[in-house]
Amino acid sequence: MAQGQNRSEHTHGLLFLTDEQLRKGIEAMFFAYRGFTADPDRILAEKSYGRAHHRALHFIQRSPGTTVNNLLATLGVTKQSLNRVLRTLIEDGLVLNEVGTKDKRQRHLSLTDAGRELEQALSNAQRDRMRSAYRQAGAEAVHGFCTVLEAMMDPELKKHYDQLTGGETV
Amino acid sequence: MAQGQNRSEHTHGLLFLTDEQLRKGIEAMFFAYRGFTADPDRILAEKSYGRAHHRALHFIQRSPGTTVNNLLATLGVTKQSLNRVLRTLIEDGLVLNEVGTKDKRQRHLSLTDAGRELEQALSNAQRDRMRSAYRQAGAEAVHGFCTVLEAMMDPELKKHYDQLTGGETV
DNA sequence: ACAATATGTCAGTGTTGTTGACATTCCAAG
DNA sequence: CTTGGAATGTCAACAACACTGACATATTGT
Repeated sequence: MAQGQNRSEHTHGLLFLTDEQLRKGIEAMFFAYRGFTADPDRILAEKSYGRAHHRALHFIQRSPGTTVNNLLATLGVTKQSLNRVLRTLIEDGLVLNEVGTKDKRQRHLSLTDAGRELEQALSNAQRDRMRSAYRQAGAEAVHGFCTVLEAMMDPELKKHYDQLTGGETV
Repeated sequence: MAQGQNRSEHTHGLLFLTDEQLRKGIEAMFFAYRGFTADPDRILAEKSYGRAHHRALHFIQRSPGTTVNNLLATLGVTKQSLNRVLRTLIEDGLVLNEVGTKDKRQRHLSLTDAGRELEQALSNAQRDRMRSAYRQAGAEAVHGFCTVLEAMMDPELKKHYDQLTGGETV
């Protein structure tokens, strides 16, 4: 609506996408992702954790009581890889690991107070940048941003995303 | 820009920038980035290259004749890290390394025919997914997508992005 | 002549991913 | 009740890719 120039490509609803435009989107993803991770990375470096720890904390916070298998599928890594990270978080008292009541094979993961504190610090840093970007870009742009990102996901990963977010687009 | 009023978001639930919406954007970035890299990764695995090789090929293709220092700044890694990748690409005959004419300290990097071929294969795979996502989302969404991504970049990185893309938004 | 620049290289380290193998515990079906 | 499979944890080895620090070489500019 508020889009000044309607190019002829847009009139038919079918976009004519030049390689140049696509390449630009690719580079935007590359550079933006570095910004996306830069702020939490600084905090993590102080505590000698890495991005993998951040991701685990994030998704445990997002689904408290989740099982290891569920987290594994969400993160898309091997159990050995996740276990290494999870072990340090449990040892450091940031994550709780409780035997399932219904199925005692399962372990339910949740954050301790200390875990919530770190997760909050990381999330706040990341959200600050997102908020600033959203405000610069405007509500409509944000809607488009999420729409394109969702269309880029693998269907398998999109399922996890929809499950977490409830499916509605911002 | 077209953002209307400040709707005092945090007081009511139904607003522009709730933590929930920001968190959703964060997760969208996470899941989308995996999709973004999935297709080239498959090709790279066959040739036993990694993402670092892809990035180098991409930006050399984008700026043929670029210098090592320039590429270093664009990629944002150390010279030791880049050199490891660059050396294998040169040895494998994908990248040319030519002594500068004006300044003989500099090395100008460019792709050989074989390098262009691999870069094309990687780019095509990545562009196919971008194209599909763009088409699903529509022109307006694509515009918003790029706008938000650009607002997320660190200013330092944004300079490189603008230099490569010419500055105009898609 | 000398300092700074651009590049290349060696060695070591850390995070995060992988595969393969194996043990334990527990649920569920025959 | 036994047995197969699922969920989890762990050990070992390995690879990609980032980092730091140190050092070498050629070249440029003052």
